[in-house]
Order: sequence, then structure tokens, then C-alpha cells
Amino acid sequence: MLQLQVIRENKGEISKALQKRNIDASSLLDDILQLDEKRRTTQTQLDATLAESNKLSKEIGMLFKSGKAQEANVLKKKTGTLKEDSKRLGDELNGIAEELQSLLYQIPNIPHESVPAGNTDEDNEEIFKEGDIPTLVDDAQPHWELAKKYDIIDFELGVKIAGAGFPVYKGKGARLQRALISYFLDKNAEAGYTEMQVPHLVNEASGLGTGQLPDKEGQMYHVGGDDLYLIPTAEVPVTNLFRDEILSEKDFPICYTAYTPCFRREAGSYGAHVRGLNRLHQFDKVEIVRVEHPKNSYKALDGMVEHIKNILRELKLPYRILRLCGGDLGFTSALTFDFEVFSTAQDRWLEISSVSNFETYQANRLKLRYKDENGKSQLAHTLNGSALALPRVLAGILENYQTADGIEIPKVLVPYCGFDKID
RNA sequence: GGAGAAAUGGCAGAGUGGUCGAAUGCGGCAGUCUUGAAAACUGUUGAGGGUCACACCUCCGGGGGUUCGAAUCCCUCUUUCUCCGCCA
Repeated sequence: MLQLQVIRENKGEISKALQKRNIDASSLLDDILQLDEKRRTTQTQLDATLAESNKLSKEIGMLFKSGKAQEANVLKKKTGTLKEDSKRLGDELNGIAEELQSLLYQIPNIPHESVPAGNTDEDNEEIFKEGDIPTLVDDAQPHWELAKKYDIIDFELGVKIAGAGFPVYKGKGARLQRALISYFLDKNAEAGYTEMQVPHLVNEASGLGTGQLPDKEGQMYHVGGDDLYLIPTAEVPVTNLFRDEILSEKDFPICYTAYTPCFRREAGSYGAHVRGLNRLHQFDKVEIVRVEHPKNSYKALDGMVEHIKNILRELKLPYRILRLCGGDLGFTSALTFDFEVFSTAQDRWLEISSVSNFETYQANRLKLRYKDENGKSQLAHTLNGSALALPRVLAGILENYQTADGIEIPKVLVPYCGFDKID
């Protein structure tokens, strides 16, 4: 959520920057400013009314104390209209504040200046590419065929238990999955991220804090009986650890990592490109989250990108990095880099990480602040990234490491797996 | 799940209808002293709205109510603790 004060001062620039997202926000921004104006005048009126009645109440108290009950009763009568007024103004103010809030929720984050304009993922800008694309055997297969051939993932069995998009990992498939989780967590810890274990269900306030609510409600599984949401990413519980916190400057940098399963309804996603592990309702992911001083957040973002590069180098997977264009950029993000692994057998790029700087957008919703050198509260910057999302890394490994007599395991994972080949 | 108790500032903890945004202690910050530090002493120290700055307004777990006036009384929700039951 953008700060009102920022909108007040930079309406023109914001409106212009949002055009990169193909959004014409100027009339919405006007509405917001108008409503804000109305909010402040109403607030002022309410404050004056309350001040008046506070004053009277004090006088009444004094009069009663000094035994002048009659005079007190005269004043009492005067408070009646003040009460009505403040009730009316208070209701009005609440209504305005609510409306203002809902308008503010509709404005996405301002894209960073480096974000290219564009409509779809075709307009994303490739900024880096590394790793050799392997030459595979002639009858190379996509991972869903390999999974069946080696009996390591059973999609049909998952359908029986839960439904499509809930695979069952078996034997070496399950072990490889666990190996990846441990490997990622170890790499992140090595890079200075503190490992956390967090709830996999969150309340509404948490969803609002990181921006999944109110507008993307349909993307999360909702547990009606207890009004909780299954997390779509560890970003939600981990970032919300800092909701309503005021940090001190020396607390920075804050670097956390967490493994969690992720649950996404993915309503409306069908077709061949969501086959196998490409898109799931439940998948595993190791996430990194940072809370930073505003002046360091872009350096931190670069650091996260470098860190993920290192992991992919170790896994020897061919990958590229995209700078997302305005149209593809997430609602709450100012700048996002997507990592994609090339899946040779599917002949396509698979997104395996998304690294973003949210600047103050989430912090404003979270009320995540720090005290600056003058002792004033300032909003912190939040960032996060996948390091990494499991299923597509698994797909990439299965497909790129397949040989005529089995699937080789990347060297760095062998100690975690306890085997070096799936056959 | 049943019965009871509680929720106050960074923490501990007073306050049971009116000069209470809230005593006191600890912690934090600044200063004095010291070569420096510790100790001691002095001062300062919640958040938000509003204002050029003040004034002023709101917040004592959340929401609602009673009252001229609520941290204090009532209702409700949530959470925590104790006891019982159940249980990985």
C-alpha cells in the first residue's frame, strides 16, 4: 500500500510510473486525494467536538466535587448535542476511512525506474544467462514420463488422495526432494540467513500484511471453520513476523530462510503447459526473506540474486534471469527478477525463483518500521525470493540429467541423497 | 472439550468512575564524574492523526454498550495462565 503522504506529494510521478503496468491510475489517485481531504476536514471537526465535550466533562467533574450540582446539571444538558455530533462525525469518519482504505488497496506498487514497460511475459527483459544446455539422448523424455518410468512420482495416486496437483513422491523421488530442501537450507544458512520454522496457516491480518488479501483471496485455500488461510508461500508467515514492529537501525540486515509447503488454488490454470510438476496445488519451497534499511535494499536484492546464481551454478543447471516488465510485475513488487531453468526435454524455460524488492509497500501495510537516527519512525523495506522452488528444480534435474541408463544426481546433492543415480 | 483467573508503555508492575497517556522499578538514550569503562548521580524515553510550529484529538488485547465523563462498570470476541478431560 502506498503512503498517503507520498501520493499527496508525487501524484504526477506515480501516475506516470504506473503506466508501465498499463494502469491509468490518475482518476483513482484523484479520488484518493479528494477523500483524504474530506477525511482530514471531518477529523478536524470531530476533534473540535470532542475537545469541547472533554472540556465540559472536566468542568462538570469539578463542579460536582465542589458541591455545585445544580450548575453541573445545567452543563450536562449542553453535552447532549455534542454527543450526537461526535457520534455522527465519528461514523462519517469511519466510513470515509474505510472507503479510502479500499481505494488504497487498489493501487499497486510503483515500479522501479529500471522496470521495462510491457504487457506480458514476452516483454520481460533477459539480463543474464549461464550454463550449458546438455545434449540429451535421442529418446529424451519430459519429467512426467521419467517419473513414471522410474516410479518416483505418482500423480494418479495423489488424485485419489486429494486431487489433481497433489503429487505423491515415492522412494528416491521423495528422498531427492528432501535432499533438495536440506541443501537449499544449508546454502542459505551459509549465506547468513537464519533458518525459521513457521505456521503453514495464517490469519486474515497476515494475508493483508503481505498483500495476498484482499484482492487475491481466490488464490489461497481458506479454512472456513477457523477462518485461516493455507500459505501460498513462506513469504506470508515470515514477513508477517515483523508486523507491527518497530526495529532499531542496528537490527538490520534481517535475513531469514524457511522451508514450507505452499498451497495455491491456481484457479483457471489448465492445459499442456501445466503438466506434471509444472504447476501444482501443493509444492515445497525454500524461501529467503529480508528486512532492510531503505538505503540498502537494492544492494540486498543484488545480493539475493547472486546467492541464487551460486546455487544454480552448483547444481549445474542452465538458467537465465529476467527483469519483469511492468505488465508482469507482481502487484506489491517494485522490482522483480525471475530465474528460469531450461528444461531440455520440454524445450522450455521453467520459473524456479522470483526475487523481489517491495520497498515500503508491504511495510506500510504491516506497519513495519524502524527508528532513524533522529528517533523518527520510518518504514523499512521488505524483500523476498525463492531459494528455491522445488518442483521445477526437480523437473529440471530429471530432464537435464537423464541418460540412457538412468538419471544422474548433481554432485552437490549426492551427500544429501545417499545415492548418485536413479535407475 | 469443561471449570476458574487474567490481558496496562521495550519488560516487570501499580492504578477499580473525573486534573491518567497512565505511579514505580528495570531497560534504552543523553549528560556529569572517569584516561576509558563500570558504578553512582542528573535529565530524558510509547504509537498514530493533526499543525509551519503549537494547540488539539485517538489509543490501557479487539469490537460494542452504560455515563456529562471509562484503563476502571456491563456485553461480546480473541488470547494467555491454572485445574480436569483428550491427545502426536
